[in-house]
Amino acid sequence: MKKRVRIKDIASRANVSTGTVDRVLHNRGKVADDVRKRVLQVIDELGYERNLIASALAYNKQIRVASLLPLTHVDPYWRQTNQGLVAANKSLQHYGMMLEPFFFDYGDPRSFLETARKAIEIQPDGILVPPMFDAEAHWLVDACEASAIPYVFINTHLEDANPVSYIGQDSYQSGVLGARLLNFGLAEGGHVCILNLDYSTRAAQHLISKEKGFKDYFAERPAKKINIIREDFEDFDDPHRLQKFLADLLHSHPLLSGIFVTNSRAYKILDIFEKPIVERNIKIVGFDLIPQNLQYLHDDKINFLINQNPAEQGFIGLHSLFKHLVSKEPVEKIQYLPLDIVVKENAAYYVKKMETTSMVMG
Amino acid sequence: MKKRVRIKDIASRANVSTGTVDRVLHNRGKVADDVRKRVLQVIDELGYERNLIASALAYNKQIRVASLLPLTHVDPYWRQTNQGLVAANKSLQHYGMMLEPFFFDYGDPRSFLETARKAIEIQPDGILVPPMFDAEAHWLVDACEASAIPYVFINTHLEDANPVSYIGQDSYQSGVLGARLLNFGLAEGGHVCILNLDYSTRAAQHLISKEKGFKDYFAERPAKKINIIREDFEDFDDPHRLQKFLADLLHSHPLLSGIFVTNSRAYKILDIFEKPIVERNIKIVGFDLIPQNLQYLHDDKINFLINQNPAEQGFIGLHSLFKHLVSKEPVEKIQYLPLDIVVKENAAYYVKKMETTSMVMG
DNA sequence: ATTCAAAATGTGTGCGCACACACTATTTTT
DNA sequence: AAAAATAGTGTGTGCGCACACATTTTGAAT
Repeated sequence: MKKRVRIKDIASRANVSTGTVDRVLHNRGKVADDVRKRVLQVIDELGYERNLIASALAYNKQIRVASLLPLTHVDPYWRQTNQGLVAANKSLQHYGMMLEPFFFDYGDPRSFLETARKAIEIQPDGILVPPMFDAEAHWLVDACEASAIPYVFINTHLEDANPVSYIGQDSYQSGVLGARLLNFGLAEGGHVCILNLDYSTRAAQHLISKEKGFKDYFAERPAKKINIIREDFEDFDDPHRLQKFLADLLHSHPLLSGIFVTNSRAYKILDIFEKPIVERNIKIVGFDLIPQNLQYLHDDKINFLINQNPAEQGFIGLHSLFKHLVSKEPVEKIQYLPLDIVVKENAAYYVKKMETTSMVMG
Repeated sequence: MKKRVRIKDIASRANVSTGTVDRVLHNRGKVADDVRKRVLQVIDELGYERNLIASALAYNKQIRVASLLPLTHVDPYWRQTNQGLVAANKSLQHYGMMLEPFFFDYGDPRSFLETARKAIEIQPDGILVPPMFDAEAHWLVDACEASAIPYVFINTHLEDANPVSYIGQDSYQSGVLGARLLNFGLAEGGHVCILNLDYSTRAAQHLISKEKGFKDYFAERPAKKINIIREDFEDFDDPHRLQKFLADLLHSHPLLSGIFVTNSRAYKILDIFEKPIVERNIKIVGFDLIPQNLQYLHDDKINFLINQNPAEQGFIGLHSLFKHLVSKEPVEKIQYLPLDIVVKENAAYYVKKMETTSMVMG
C-alpha cells in the first residue's frame, strides 16, 4: 500500500527544489557535483520510478513516425501489417504518437525510392520500413542517418544497417521449420521444390537464409535421400506464364512430392494447378494467413502455413520506436517473432488474434 | 495534423462550462435535457475521444485486483501465468493498478476455498482466477456477486457463471488439434490413449470438451480404424504407483502407438518409461512449454506440444479487468488464445516470447 | 411578493511532471 | 572597479481531466 515516490518527495528529502531534481533526472542544465550526487542517492534510496502517465501528459509533444509499406489494398499480407500499425498507433496516440503512412508499389524499386524520399522530406521523428530492395533501402538508411532519424526494420533485415530494432522472423529457422513440415509423410527418395515466386530485385539475404535452413534440415537426414530443387519465377502475376512454368516443373520432376513456397503466394500455384497437385498428392507448405491461403488450407490442399505475424510486426515495430523515442528505454536489436505452425484445426484462432491485435496489446 | 479535441473545446462549442460537459460524459449530476442533447451532439460532431493519459492522472485512484493462483513455485505452468500477471501489473501500475496475489495448494480444494475467502476479505475491485474446482469456484462466484466484485476466469471456464471475460483455449478444439497431431505417422488400426493425469476433484467440463474434440477427430476418419482408450490417473506424483499404472497400460495395449496427455504432465510418463516408449515408437502429444517437456521435445521423445499461452492468459486477464474497471470499455466475454503447435524447430521462439511478454505488450 | 429548496450550471484545485523563466552567487572580462 | 557572463538554484505554469465546491436559475410553497 506504499505510495509511489514523486519528484517532490525526492526534492524535499534532498533539500533541493523540484527543478534541481528534474535537472538531475534529465541531465539538463548545471547542477553542482555534490548536489547531483545527493539527489541521485535519494533517488536510489527511495526507488523512484518516473510516472509515465504524468510524464507523457506534461511532455505534450507530437511524435511523427513515417511508415513505408507496399500498397496495402493490393497485397493482403501487407494489409495485415498495416492493421497492426494502425492498432499500435491508436493505443499510442494518447502519448502523442502520430503515424504518417506512405505506400509504394510492391514490385517497383523506383516507387520505393521515390516514396522514401517523400517520407524523409517531412523529417519525421522515426521511420518504420521493410527494407525490401537492397540498394534503395541503403539509400534510405543513409538519408536517415544524415538526418539522425531512427528507423526500425520489419519483415526483412538489411546488412550494414543499424536499425533501432529488427522485428520479424528468423529466416534460417523458418526454412528449417518449412523443411520439417514438408517432411511429414514424405516418402524416401522424394523430390521437393523450394519455390520463390518473387521479383529478383528484392533483398536477397532473407531468402538465402531461408533456403539454407531448408537444405540443412534435409542434409542432416541423408537416409531419406530427398532431392531438393530450387526454382525462381518472377512472372507470377501472369497466369499464362505461371501455368507454363508450373507445367514444366511438374513434367520434368515426376517424383515431385512437396513444394515449399517461400512467401505468401502458395495459393497461386493451386489456383492454376489444383487438380494435378491433389492427384499426385504433392504436399504444400507456405507462409501467411491470407484469405486465399486459408481457403486452400481449409480444403486440405495446403498442408501447413507458417504465420509470419505481420500484424504483430507492425504493432511491435511502432511500439519499439515509441520506446526508443519517448520512454527512452533500450530496445532489443533483434526481436524474433514466433514461427506459428498453422493447420486447418487451429487457423481460426490466429485469424481471430489478428483481428483483435489492438485489444490484446493495447 | 489536427489537434485532439478536448473537453474545453466541446464546452466552448456548446456554450456550456467544462463541468457540464463532464457531467454529460460521466452521467453524473443533473443536466437539462436540451443541454445534454446539445453537448452530446457536439461531442459526436467533433469526434471527441477521452484522453486516457490525462484521465488516468486525474482519476488518481488505486485499483486493487486479487489474483488467485496455484502456488507458483511448485508448478512451472502456473509460474508462467504469474509472470504474465506481474508483467501486466507493471505496465498498468502507472494507471493505479495494484495486484494482490493469493496462492493456494494445487491439488487441494479446501486450500482454494480458504484462499478465496481471504481474497474476498480484502474486498478488491476485481478478481482473477482459474476456477479449478467446481464447487469451490461457485462459492467464490457467489461471494463476488454478493459484493459486486467483477471477476475474470483464466485457463478453465465454469458453467453458470458470468465473468467479465474468459481467457483461455477452446478446449474442444484443443482436443481436435491433439488428435490431428497424434495422427501424423499413425498407422492404420493403431491404438491411442487419451491420458488424464490429474485429480478427479478438478473442474470436469474442460476435460470433457477436450476429450470430445479428440474423439470427434478420429470419428470423422473411420477408415483409419483408430482405437481410443481413455485413462485417468490421480497418483501421478507417486513414482511407484505411476510406474505400475503405466506398465499395466503398455502391457494391456500392445498396439498402443500414441498418447495424448491432456495437461502439462507429459514429461512424467517419459521420466518413468522413456525407453519402452521410444522403442515401441509411441507418439506423444502434450501441453505446455515447461522445462521438462521442452527437454523431451528437444530429444524427439515428445512429438508435439500445444502451448496454452499461460503468460498471455495472465497478461490479458489483468488487462481485461483494467479495461472493465478503468477504461470502462466493453470486454469480450470469451477470448480464445491461439493453439500454438510447438515442435523442436520453433520452440525457442515461444520460450523467448514468454520471457519478453512485458516488452511486447507493455 | 417573498422565501426556500431543488435543479442546473460554473469555477477552482490537484494529479505528477516538463519546461520556461526568474533569481542569486560566483567568476570572468574590460 | 564596474560590467557582463556564467554556474547554480528556485518558482510558476500548463498538459487534460475528475471531482469538490460555489454560484446562479428555476419553480414551487407560503
